[in-house]
Formats: sequence, C-alpha cells, structure tokens
Amino acid sequence: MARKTGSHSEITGPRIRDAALRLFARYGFAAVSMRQIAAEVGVQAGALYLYTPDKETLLFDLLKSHMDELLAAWEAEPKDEDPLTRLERFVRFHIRFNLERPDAVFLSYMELRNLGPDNFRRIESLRRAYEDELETILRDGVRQGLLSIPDTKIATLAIIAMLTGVTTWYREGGRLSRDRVGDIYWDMVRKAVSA
Amino acid sequence: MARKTGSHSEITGPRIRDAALRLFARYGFAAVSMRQIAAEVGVQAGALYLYTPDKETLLFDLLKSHMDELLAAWEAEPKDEDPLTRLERFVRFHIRFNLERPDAVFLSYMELRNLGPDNFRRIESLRRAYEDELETILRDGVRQGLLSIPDTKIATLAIIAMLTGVTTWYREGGRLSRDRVGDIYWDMVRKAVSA
DNA sequence: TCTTGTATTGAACACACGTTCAGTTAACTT
DNA sequence: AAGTTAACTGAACGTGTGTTCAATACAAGA
Repeated sequence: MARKTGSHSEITGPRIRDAALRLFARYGFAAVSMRQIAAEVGVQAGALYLYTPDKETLLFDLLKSHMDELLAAWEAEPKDEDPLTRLERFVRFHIRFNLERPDAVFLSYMELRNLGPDNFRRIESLRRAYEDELETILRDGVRQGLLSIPDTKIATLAIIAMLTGVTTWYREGGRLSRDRVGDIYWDMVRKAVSA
Repeated sequence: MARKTGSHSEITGPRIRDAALRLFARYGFAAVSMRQIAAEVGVQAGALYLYTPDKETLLFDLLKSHMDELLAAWEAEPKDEDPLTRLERFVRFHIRFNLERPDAVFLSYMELRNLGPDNFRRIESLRRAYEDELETILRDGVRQGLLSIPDTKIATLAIIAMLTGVTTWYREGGRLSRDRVGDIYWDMVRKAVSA
C-alpha cells in the first residue's frame, strides 16, 4: 500500500507543520516523536523525511517562520509619528499577534534550547531585531521628554515579558475580550513609562 | 565493584537533586536521561531508584520544593502595614529570590506539562497561593485609594510575568547589580499601578 | 574479627527513538 | 494505453530509554 487517493505534497507539508507545532507546544520538542507527528497527519514516519531533513530542522523552520511573520506583521503596521501613539500601537499589536498564535509563541520562548548553535543564533537575532523596534520607540519617547525610563533596555524586556505573559492565562470566550485585555495592558504600560 | 569509599545516602541524595535540577533546566525534562543524571553524580543509573520512585517524581519533588521554599521565604518577610510598602517588598523579594535560583524558576515555568494531572494540580495550587499574596496587596491598595488598577487579577499576572522575566537576561557580574535591577523594576511597577 | 545492613553495581528487560531505503501505488504525461 | 514520476509504505538499522534486581563491596556494630 502507498499513496492514498487525493494526497498531495501541498497538503501534507502544511499538515505536518501544523501537527508538529501543536504537539511540540503541548508536550515539548523532545517529548514528541516523529511517529506521533506522522500519526496525527495520517502518514507513516518515513514520509516526514520528504518534507524535512531531520527533526531539529522541522523545529527550526517553525520558529523561523514565526519570527518572520512577527517582524513582517509589525512592519505592515502604520508608522505613527508620536512615540506614545507608536508605543500604544506596539502594545496592542503584540497582544493581538500573540493571542492569535499561542502555540508558536510558547514554542519560541521554550524550545530555543533544542536548536544547535547556528540555528539558535539565527532565531535570537530575529528576536533582538523585534526588541529593538520597541526600544527605539522608548528611546524616542525619552528624548522628546514624553517618557521617563531609568533603563530603556530593561524596560523593553520587561514590557515584552509582561505582554507575552498574556498567552499563559488568556482563554477564548473567557471573562475578557481581546480588546479589553489590550486596554488593560496599555493602561499599565503607559503609566509605567510615563514622565 | 560496588559502594565506593566514603559515599553516603546523605550525600548522594542531594547531589542527584542538584544534577537533575541543572540538567532539566538546561536541556528540558524529556531530553535528559536518568543515565545522564547518574553520570553527573558519578553513579550508575540504577542507584537513582534508591532516591526516587521514578523520573516524574524526581521532577515533581524539585518543583514542589521550589514552591514550598518560595512561599516559606515570603512568609518570613516582615509584614508591613502600608500596601505600597508591601508592594515594594514583594517586587524586591521576588526578584531577589528568583535571581538566586534561576534553574528552579525556569523549571517551574517550563516543565509543568511533564507532570501527571494530580501532580500538576498540586503545583498549580501553590502557584496560585503565591499569586494571591500579590493580588491581596493590590486589592488593599485599591481599597485604600493608593493604587489605581483596572483589573487586579490581570495586574497580578502581568507584574509576576514581568518580574520573573529578569531571570532570562540577568547575568552575574553584568552591567547592573541586583539591587539596581530591583530599583528599576520597582520604579516601573509603582508607576504602573499608581493612582 | 565477624556479622549485619546499606549503598551501589552491572547486566538485563521490553520498548521506543530518529532515520534510511527498496519497493509499491496513484496520478500525470504523452 | 503505456511510461514516468511523485508520494508514500513498511520494515529494518543501531542506539538509547526508564526501570528492575540479583550480586557485591564497603562501613558500622558487637
């Protein structure tokens, strides 16, 4: 038996990535076997190797895609003049983007250690590029006297950690809408860095 | 060959826990084998089972001990009257305590998913107890008109996420002392929740 | 010095792992 | 209708997994 009716590369490839993302996020990279991923897709383990050279590359591609999408989506946001408006946009953007991809966010913050040194560095530099976007906003705000921040680098990391934490507790259909969550976090961030 | 000179249960036990904590934090629970832990201690894998019934219980004991220590250490802190002073104490306490145990902190936030349902619930309820300590402070502050917080539950989680994030970037002997880090975060937290 | 009990070894168990590949089938091309 | 190719199977490879346990070597007590 081989090649079931109606199966194609364009379908199986994404399905493998989807299954891997969900399983890695739920159980951890090392705890998930290639056979589990294959079973989820409805295929034998060997077939996965038509789509990825090995397991680590599968993880890397997921992380890389996530970071690329994150940076591209932020680039696509309108560019405001006022640092305070830009900061508000960043806060709401980060929450919205992360709540739409909780699995990818979790992976990105938890499974970097399963990457080899080279792959690790590539993801890290994308992450730093994203952090720099926020820090630039904060620095501009300080320079214009709109914000008061003892250390913009730490403030950057603190704000991102705080915002990213949303994914750990937010549940769809819960007490609060996404917009309301955005309002609440923006209130805290704005006050935390205000002059 | 068996039982090397000068080895005792009181020594091997803690050494196993130390090695397991370090390895689990660095490589992840599932990625670390009992043989690796044993090798770190200088013992054969079978010997570990004199100290733990199985691998998951070893992880659980590490997480449980960490949470117990965390709650006990917070209990031992002076109890202030003023909510603002209590909040400042909490912020500085959390940073100080976590920076002293980066491995245990990392484990506690990353490897809960490797616990069975019962063990998971036990750790979760300890975590919730700790979060309640902070939320009580925030609520008292709001009630006395000292703080302005749209949602104390979210503020609790946001503050803890922000503070815990310190362990991901702080390096001993780096640009900032621990006290300075405490100052910076307290500045941000105070402003974020101030009336 | 001899006995007793504890800490540890080392081999074995059954199973699961990531990965490879010759073989097989369905779909596409001509 | 025949030939070609892409998609996938199923079995196998060597290695590693958590865990058990009889055998053993040391330390302490009498």
